[in-house]
Amino acid sequence: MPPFEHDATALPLLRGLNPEQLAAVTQPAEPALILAGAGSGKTRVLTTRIAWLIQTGQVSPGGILAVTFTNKAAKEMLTRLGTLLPINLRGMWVGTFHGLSNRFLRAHWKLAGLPQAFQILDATDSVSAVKRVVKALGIPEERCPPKPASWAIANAKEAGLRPGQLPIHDELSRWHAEIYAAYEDQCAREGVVDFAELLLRTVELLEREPALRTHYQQRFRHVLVDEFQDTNTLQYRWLQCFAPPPARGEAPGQGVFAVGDDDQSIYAFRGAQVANMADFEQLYRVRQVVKLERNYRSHGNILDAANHLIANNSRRLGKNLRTEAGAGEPVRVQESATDFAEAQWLVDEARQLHREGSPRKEIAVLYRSNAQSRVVESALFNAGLPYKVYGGLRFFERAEVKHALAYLRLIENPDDDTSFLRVVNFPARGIGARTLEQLVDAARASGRSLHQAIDAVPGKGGASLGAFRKLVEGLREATAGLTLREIIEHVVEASGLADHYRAEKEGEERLENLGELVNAAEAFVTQEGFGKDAIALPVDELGPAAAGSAPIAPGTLAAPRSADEPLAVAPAAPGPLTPDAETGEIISPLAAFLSHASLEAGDNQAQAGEDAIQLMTVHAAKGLEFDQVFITGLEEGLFPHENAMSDSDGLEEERRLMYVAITRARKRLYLSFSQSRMLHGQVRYHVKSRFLDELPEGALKWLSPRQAGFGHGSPYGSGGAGHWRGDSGRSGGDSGRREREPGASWGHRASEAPATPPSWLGAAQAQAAAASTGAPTLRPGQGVFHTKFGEGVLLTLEGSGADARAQVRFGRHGIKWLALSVAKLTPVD
DNA sequence: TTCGGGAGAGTTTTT
DNA sequence: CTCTCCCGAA
Repeated sequence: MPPFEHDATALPLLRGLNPEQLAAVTQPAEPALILAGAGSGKTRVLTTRIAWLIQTGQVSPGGILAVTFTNKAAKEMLTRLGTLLPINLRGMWVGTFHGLSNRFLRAHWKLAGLPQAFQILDATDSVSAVKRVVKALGIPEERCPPKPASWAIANAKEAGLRPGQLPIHDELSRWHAEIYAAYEDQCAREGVVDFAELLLRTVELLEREPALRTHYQQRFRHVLVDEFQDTNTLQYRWLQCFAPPPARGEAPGQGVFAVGDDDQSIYAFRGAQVANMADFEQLYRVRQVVKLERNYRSHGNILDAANHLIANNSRRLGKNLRTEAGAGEPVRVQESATDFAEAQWLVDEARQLHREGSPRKEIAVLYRSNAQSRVVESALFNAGLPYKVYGGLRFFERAEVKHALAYLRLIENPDDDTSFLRVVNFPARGIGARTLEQLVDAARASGRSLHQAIDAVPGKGGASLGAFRKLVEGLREATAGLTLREIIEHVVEASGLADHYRAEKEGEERLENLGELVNAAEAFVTQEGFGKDAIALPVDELGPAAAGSAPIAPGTLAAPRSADEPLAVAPAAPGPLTPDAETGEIISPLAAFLSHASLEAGDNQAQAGEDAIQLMTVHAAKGLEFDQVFITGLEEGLFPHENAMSDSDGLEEERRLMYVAITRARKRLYLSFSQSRMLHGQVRYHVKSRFLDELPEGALKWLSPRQAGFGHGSPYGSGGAGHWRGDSGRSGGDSGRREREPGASWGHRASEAPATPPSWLGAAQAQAAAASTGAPTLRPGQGVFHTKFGEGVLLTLEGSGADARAQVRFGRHGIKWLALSVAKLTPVD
């Protein structure tokens, strides 16, 4: 390593780092493993490390490879780097495993055996492709459903296996292997790759081409991996291609900087191997593992809870978070009789927090599974509190957007049968199942794509197909030379999509989304620096200029190779594309945008920055932090989830999940559970989660466990919660229960409420009614709940018996008169 | 082609 | 219960 001219640890860049962070950032250029606890400044360490390496002249930006799991993390890293270093970061490889693999394969498509314009299938596309394969092979779909088959293929690829290497133990696994093989052929014919294929191709190519491998290894002097605990087998192999473990008796050639937290490994269920961390330490002969245990996020009681909990896991690398922020508030625990009561309590609590000055976006409601959001949503909606649910359809997954993208993909690659089938008859143009069947048969018989087989279909159907082909060709011609924005606008109109949605009653939102697609494209062009003409994607150039601090002599690359094409990515450009003058790389903005659309599904529910309470699963919350966090549904069977409770691995993962949930909170943490819950249309009774028993009592405060408010509707005996009553006594019992200002909670403005109710709202509340039985005594001024209108306050009572009426002011529906013989009003408090 | 009934499933999920 | 998917009928 080059000696530094000055004290490299005294740079302004490093100011404010604690000793462990500083040690991590300034690790020598050799394999390093950083155990970075939650809230310990992991991203800061990662980015500062890169900036430090560059600033001290140890590497040029082109010599950096930094890989993450999500686009968000990659973007974040680039943004922070931009503020740390005022230099051009082009040439640096920062991205997701998939994004970087795509970049690699775009540069080496020929060597990788891919068509230049290869398209990327997302998970949904992949399932439909598998489905076609299953049909083609004549395998009974009901006995071998496409979805599991598609998963099996993805799993196999992520384990690094090709069809021939799959173990076969029964009929199903034999089918899966057959399907996998035929699926590969089909993908090759259509010029498409799925997500896992991006990585596997990259790995296989690098493993098979020593010269290429050496080139990249020499170029990337420093390789950094984020969230290392989440890597699967294939990703670990991928890493080893770019940064091989040091050979026996040799000094490490590269700096490999792996950052992870085994306690936050929550993706084992999809193939992540926590064991990769321990393996890495051995294989790469890491000299010293740096632990970042200073937490800058949470108060002491919250960290105590987290530490205590996770200590119950056996296989750990060992780490304990600590803070200097002081104990802070106790962790609050709440028991409710029903999920509905839990939601109601949560709403009250959240409203109070907001009144006390907390922004709503700093309040998060976390749950183990998506279904649990329902009750909370309806309670929030009726209370008029704005909220935002994360999860669900993302932008590029919306049907109308996928339709538009399918047309665009056909322009790029007419052989993409997945896209072909998606839009050949959408909008409807009289191409029915019969015609398509003929087309599929013809294509299969001749081993061609659907597009190529069109002429083989006779009669009227053939004519319609011909018209469709003309349409696509017309789109291609008409959009040649246009800007990306113009291309999309033209395609949306000329394909008939726009007219179709204009005619549809509820097509307005879809039209808006298509407009959004144009905006997304525009933003992409601006961000990625794409001009109006075809220009180069910043793919890797194999010339010395790009080799960073590890220049390679010209000619050294080509020599050991047996294939006949040159290594450099400079084939002559066919068609309308213009090769980039410098690199010879050819890619149109459209092609780049299509890759982008496949690799980045977009935000979940990005509404304009309204201040809203955040609802999400614990998984979705990983990496985020909030002032106040509610963890709901802490019940055996739910959290830990019943499917994971049987084996210790599953249970430990659930516990890590709980650990992640706890460590999201900065100032205040609420843990809540309910005696009963509506699940799959049935009331289920649960006991409180074992995780609650694994928390230090001294850090907890139980909030009124048997509040009068619940006794009313509780259909259960006095069992269940009795045994921990003592706890609440010890910690002060109900004394911590906040008083509510009378009447204040109803005074919210309608404008604060979310604009549209969820479509299921009415139905979801029928269940709430079921929760409250008994004969309520009503009096004016009292809080009441109505199954349809939600929470309100009782203003007037009139009449008696069958004529009894009540006037109620509801939070969101205004003042209403209700016949008590019909309306079910439940007192709430 | 579209609509509606019936069946089946119902942790977590990025790319 | 509630959503999705698939098939059959109009």
